[in-house]
Amino acid sequence: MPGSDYIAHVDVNSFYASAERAFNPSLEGVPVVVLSNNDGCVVTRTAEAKALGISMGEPWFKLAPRAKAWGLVALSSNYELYGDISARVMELLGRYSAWVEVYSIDEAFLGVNGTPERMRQLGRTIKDAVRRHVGVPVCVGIARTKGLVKLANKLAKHNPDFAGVCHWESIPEDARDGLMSRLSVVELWGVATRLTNRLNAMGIRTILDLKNANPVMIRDRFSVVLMRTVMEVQGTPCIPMEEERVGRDQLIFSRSFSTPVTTAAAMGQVMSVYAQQPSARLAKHGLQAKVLTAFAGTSHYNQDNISYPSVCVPLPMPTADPVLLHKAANSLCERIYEGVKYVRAGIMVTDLRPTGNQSPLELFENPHEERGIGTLLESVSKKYGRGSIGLGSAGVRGGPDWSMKRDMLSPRYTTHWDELLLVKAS
DNA sequence: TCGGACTAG
DNA sequence: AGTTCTAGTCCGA
Repeated sequence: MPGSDYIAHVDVNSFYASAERAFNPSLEGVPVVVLSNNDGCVVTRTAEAKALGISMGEPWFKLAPRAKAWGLVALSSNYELYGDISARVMELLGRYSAWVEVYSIDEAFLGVNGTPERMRQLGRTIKDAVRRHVGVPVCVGIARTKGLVKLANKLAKHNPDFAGVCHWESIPEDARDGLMSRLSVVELWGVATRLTNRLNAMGIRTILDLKNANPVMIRDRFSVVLMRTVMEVQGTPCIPMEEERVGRDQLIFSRSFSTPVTTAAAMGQVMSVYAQQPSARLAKHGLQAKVLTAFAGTSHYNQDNISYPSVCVPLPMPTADPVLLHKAANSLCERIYEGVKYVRAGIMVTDLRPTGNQSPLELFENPHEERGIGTLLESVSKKYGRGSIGLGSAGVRGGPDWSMKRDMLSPRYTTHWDELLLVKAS
């Protein structure tokens, strides 16, 4: 990160809910939650929803009876909208630093420098620009290490004194220690419940306790990952800024069902629909897979008839071909017990490599790809909608009854002409 | 090299 | 009745 001694971390507040609010002002000031796939559990809460005591991961069916009394609005995940809003935020951030690492759908690290005053001003500029041009609220943390910058962002979010921008070194040193002595180690990046329990057992409870721990002892008793965390809160950078990752090591498509699947025949239907997703995603990234793993599972909450069948199939050649993937995934059916209630299934492709440099022999052995079936499937479903065409039993009419539930879906405001927001002037 | 443990978002 | 999904790193077998 040449020329940048500092890192700014920009993070959208309650991202999914804020993206919804950008197009639906009636959600402003109201408690809003966004639900996971299948409307299963809460994945995003606004400050108002948090204030009601709603926790992350809380199942919607437990919340639903109280929603009306609370004035709580629940929405299904609208990933198409969030993806587009995310792209707009990231594009905008690119104007403020030559070094942007997009870390997740709603977060980025930016290489920055300057005097404390100038960096605080830059933070405010970014915050205002994202709000004004994209319509979502962000907070900004600025420090020398990724560990501290994530902490600074958290302070900016929860402490109104910072007004959304926290430059760590602008805080006097004794006040920084005071803040760290009041925060549990769970608040740190990379520390969750398991590590917190183990650290607490050793008497390390606060971030300040951990900062004062010996990194070598931490490495020996825990791992190099936690040692790096300790050094980062001490102010020594250990986690470098990353280049954009070009390829993936693996690609997973997995979903829970709205209704359990109980027969091998139905699972075959699931596999034929599911296989088309990794196929399309591989093609999109110009990748081919050598190995496919198909899996299914019963509910974690149902203790009888537990079953987690899986098959790992070496593919005859590196491929993204839906026909070959479907055929491989279908072998999962042999592991399905009739009558057992499977609630989820998925397909994982691994050993990925870029398309091309195939030997002529492989091309000869791979007739489907040559005929462009994947591309054909994709263009037809693009034109006539998902489910309009499919391979094998995915092509059956009537529609499967196990597909995903999304009862509270908002429009795809920014990516589909027919779902554009209508504004009336009077 | 593989699978399990743990984590993030 | 019902409790997400994707992807990474590290570590021990």
